[in-house]
Amino acid sequence: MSEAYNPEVIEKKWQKIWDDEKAFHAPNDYTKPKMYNLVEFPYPSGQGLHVGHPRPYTAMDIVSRKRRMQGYNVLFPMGWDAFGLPTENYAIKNHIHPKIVTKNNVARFKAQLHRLGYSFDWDREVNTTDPNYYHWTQWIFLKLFKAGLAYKTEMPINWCTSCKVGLANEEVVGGVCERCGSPVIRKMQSQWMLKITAYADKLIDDLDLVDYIERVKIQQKNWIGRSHGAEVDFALKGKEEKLRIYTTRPDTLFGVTYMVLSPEHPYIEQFKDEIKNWDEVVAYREAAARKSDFERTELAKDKTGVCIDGISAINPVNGEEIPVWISDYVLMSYGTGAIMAVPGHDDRDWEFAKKFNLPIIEVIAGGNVDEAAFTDVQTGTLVNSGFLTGMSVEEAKKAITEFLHKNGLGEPKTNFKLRDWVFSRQRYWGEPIPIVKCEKCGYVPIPEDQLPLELPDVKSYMPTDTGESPLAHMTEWVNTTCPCCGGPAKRETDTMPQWAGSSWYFLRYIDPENDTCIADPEAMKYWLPVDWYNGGMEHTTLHLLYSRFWHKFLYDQGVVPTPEPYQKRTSHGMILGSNGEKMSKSRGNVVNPDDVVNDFGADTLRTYEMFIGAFELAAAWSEDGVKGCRKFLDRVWKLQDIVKDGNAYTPALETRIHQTIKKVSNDYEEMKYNTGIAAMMTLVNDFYKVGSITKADYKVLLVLLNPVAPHITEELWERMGFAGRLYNTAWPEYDEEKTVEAMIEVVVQINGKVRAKITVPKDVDKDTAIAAGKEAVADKLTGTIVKEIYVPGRLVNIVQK
RNA sequence: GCAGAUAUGGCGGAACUGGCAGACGCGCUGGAUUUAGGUUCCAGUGGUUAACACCGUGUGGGUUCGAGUCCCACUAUCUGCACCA
Repeated sequence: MSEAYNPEVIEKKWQKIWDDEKAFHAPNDYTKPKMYNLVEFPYPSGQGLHVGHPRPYTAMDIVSRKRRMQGYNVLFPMGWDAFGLPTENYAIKNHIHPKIVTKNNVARFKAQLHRLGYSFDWDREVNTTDPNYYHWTQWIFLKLFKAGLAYKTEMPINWCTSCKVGLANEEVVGGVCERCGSPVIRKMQSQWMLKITAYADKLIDDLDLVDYIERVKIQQKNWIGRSHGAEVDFALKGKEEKLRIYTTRPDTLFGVTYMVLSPEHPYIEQFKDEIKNWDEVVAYREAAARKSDFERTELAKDKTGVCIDGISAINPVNGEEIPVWISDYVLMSYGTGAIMAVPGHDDRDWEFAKKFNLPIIEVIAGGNVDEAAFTDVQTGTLVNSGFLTGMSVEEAKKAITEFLHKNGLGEPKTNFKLRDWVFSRQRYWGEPIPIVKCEKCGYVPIPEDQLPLELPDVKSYMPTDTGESPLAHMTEWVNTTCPCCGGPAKRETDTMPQWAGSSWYFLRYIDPENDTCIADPEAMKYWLPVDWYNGGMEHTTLHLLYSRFWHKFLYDQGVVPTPEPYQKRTSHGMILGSNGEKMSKSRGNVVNPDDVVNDFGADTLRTYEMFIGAFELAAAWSEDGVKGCRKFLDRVWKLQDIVKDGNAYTPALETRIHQTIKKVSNDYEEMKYNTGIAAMMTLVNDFYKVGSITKADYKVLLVLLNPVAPHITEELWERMGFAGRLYNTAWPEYDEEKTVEAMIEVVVQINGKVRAKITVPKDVDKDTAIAAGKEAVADKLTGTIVKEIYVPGRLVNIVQK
């Protein structure tokens, strides 16, 4: 009898051996086929590793280990996305420098990840808060600035009226400040912006070049929200100025019954003197300022608005005078901040019109506009629409756009929902923006040879009460000279958002120590693009899009060799608490991975997280499920006792072994880890049923299981006296011929209901199978046979009347 | 509100392109081993039924010899919504 399986001892032993042997170092050997596997690097939070982290990490570790065994030069790196709000808030509260908080958190995360036996190449570790790293984050910003893609503008921010600080959306709960409960308003603040909209078309179109799971592509496309429509000028009665609106439905122009301006629309201020109900308008505007865009559109069911008394517009196609309203369902950030309202054919306009008793005109026949807006663009026909009457929506769009263009009333316009990226944070713990402001020269970039611009030490990390960054207190740092004219200048005190460092980190892994460029171009040519990037669905529209944007920019600048950073993108589901809810301290359902490793071992945790359910779906934690996986590993361990010498598979197991190699090899590549593990469980069950196995049988199991449970399998490999290390053993092959039994079972149905089962040779022909099937159910064939179906290897179906 | 997804036993889940629903694991029941508990091993386990058989994949329709899978209309839940990461 072998001694008991003791993960605590063997896991430490093998982790040390792998470190000492640099087992998973990815050499820059450009002659080998490469595979670059990437997982999202964590934010090293104070809470330590969460059981959610190991799910994607183990998954990609499995792929990486398997591909190494198949001869690939695999790059599987890890690092730290360490700038961020929680660290800064912790530092403020506890008076510890964020640098120290970060250092401690990173050390803890690293130790926790190390215990899980991941095959990361730790020689390539990066940290976004390291000046040698953010040197290049700043360098990219300067490139963007010089290319005209970084600019400053006034943007609304959340402003706590009591703390007098800018707040992140997350810090605003129910319209009040999370810390003090005071009301939060929207205040205008000068902000650095990145022109991601300049890449909107490419970001959509180039999705055709990559292999992302479909829902990621769809979500990115919808987020960018490209729509084709027209901008139309409406005359304002008695004024020179025109009111320009954007619409995706210019075909409904004859159905406009009112106009709506966003509460922030500049015309409101401009025409102040003519607005008779000014007080009411201002009151409404102030109320709207207290709501976020999200709240404004969320409350869409209960529309609010005010009719501007004193201003009206003229419909350019029929000369009709129509009222102008303001309402918060129109956003200044989309289109022109003004819309033409067609209640007959737009749901939001319809609800608004119903509420305020505005007329509804039907211009597309096909529905009943008294009941609901008719929004179908496929079937309707234009009515009540002058020269458009009788056309389809498609035809009318074309005709009206041409008409508007010819008469100087408007033009076709492509719009995007995507907005430019607000790149400023009035915070300390971020990369300083390497710009100075000179009275004479304006915004001037710091010369590249002066990078990195290091974050200075400050005494207090609290933002100033003017809404500036804590860096604004550092007068000796802020006051500098202009690199352009040598005159007095002030440094930018805003820092970059956390997204900056994570937008290009995969490039730095390629050549993390390089201090003359982002990464060696030869090395980038070899390793890029990232072959497989797995991450959370929640990063689809921000991080993933931001990093694609930066990469595309760097490609246009000739810095990187590929137009897209990631060839393939997959996504994992969340791990929920045992009650099926998201894990959180307040719900008390948090599971600490350290406890699981202590109680059951890292291999058990890894196996369980892969077995828990379909990789892309959310799954609830179950302590009993963990135990089941430990039991499986115990059974694998104890197979030692029934192994006998032999270089061939046990004949009774041969088919099952070939089937399992095939199944597991495919499942790992398709991220169907749960069924792959189930297949190995079945194999182990079969091993015990047979009662004794050969070394060859056992060897296959150990290799297949190694990517999931690397420590126990490596230990057993050594104990069985197999040559070399398991981690660099070749992946097993299977023989397709041998995956199918000679005799197969086929179901016999009558009218689709199973009535019998027959056993036939695997390559039986249709007629023989049907004849055998009929014989098996002869006593039940009482009617007239109208159809006979044979699905090879599966079933015979006799249809009778 | 907009966008994306999901729904199968007591539980987690499986089911390739429409072909035996419930693989594998947990839990539970019974038995063996054990002084006992635990561990381990063996057998059983969707529901109704004495049985034959029938019913069963969120709800309601449809297509098909055959639907968890395809189509239409719903419902519920989860994720994201731009300063959390």
